[in-house]
Amino acid sequence: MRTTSSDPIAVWMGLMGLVMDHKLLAQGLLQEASGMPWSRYRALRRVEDRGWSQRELAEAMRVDASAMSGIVDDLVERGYAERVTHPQDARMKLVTITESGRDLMEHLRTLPGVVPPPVATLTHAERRELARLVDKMRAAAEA
Amino acid sequence: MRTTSSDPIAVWMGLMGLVMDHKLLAQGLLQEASGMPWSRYRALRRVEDRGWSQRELAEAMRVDASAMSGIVDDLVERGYAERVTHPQDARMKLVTITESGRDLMEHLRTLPGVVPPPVATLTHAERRELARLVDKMRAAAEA
DNA sequence: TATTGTTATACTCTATAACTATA
DNA sequence: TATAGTTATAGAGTATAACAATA
Repeated sequence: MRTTSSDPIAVWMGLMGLVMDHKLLAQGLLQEASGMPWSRYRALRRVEDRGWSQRELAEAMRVDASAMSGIVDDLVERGYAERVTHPQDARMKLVTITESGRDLMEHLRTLPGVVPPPVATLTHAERRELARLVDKMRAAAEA
Repeated sequence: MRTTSSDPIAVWMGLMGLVMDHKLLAQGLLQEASGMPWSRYRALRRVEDRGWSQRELAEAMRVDASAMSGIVDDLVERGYAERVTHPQDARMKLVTITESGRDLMEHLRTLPGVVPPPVATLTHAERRELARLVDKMRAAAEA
């Protein structure tokens, strides 16, 4: 039974390990279920709700615009997303999800291990406390 | 002011963002300070205390043995680590840190931003609570 | 035979720089 | 001029497979 001490470095390592391990697991499951690399899932998840410009997507994913082009190219080739010129500003491309893309996301949600993440095993009160701590750390990190 | 809701997915995304952002920041600072990629730092940090076999290192870093060879190659070339045949089992190579490697790690510790991580901004009680939550999530993730 | 490590190769992810098209 | 996106290229990180050396 692992016990993380309250030493800042130890706590941070525990946190990184938790996040990285889950990401590795999710990546593996995604690859198995869809043959798709992780970056595609990250992008597709965002365009589920509404159309995003590639610029918006790139900023949200903290990825360069050139990398974003490749990711969207691939999603379009796979038939999970569409890329259309923005009606108001022809410089922009709007990325939207297709029916096939929705089906895929729906399917992925049924896979155990990816969603819910480890956080879901906490109680509601614990999640609220964790959210508060994350907010505090983010605020400090951004300052 | 960002406020993470207690929805499991939202909390998890906040946690991932925090970890990934800090990793990006640390990577940049490391590159600037030493010209070294992140994987070298990860390995060097582990061999600070004692010699590790490459197999041990690979498992701890969750990296393939072939990738580990390249990482150690580079650390040896830079003069931060040494690779010697294990005295008891000639199949193994023991990776140890050099004086130059110790100096580098000592220097990196003085850089603001890398260490201490965001966790250090929490109070002692908050860190203990965070450590408890991380342990609980890890236990669930491993089950 | 099993284990440790190496080499060759390939794929993912990312950024930089130079480019095109549009505002 | 400034912004959105594309293309070419390069470096980091990783895994797979075939291999050599040692147990």
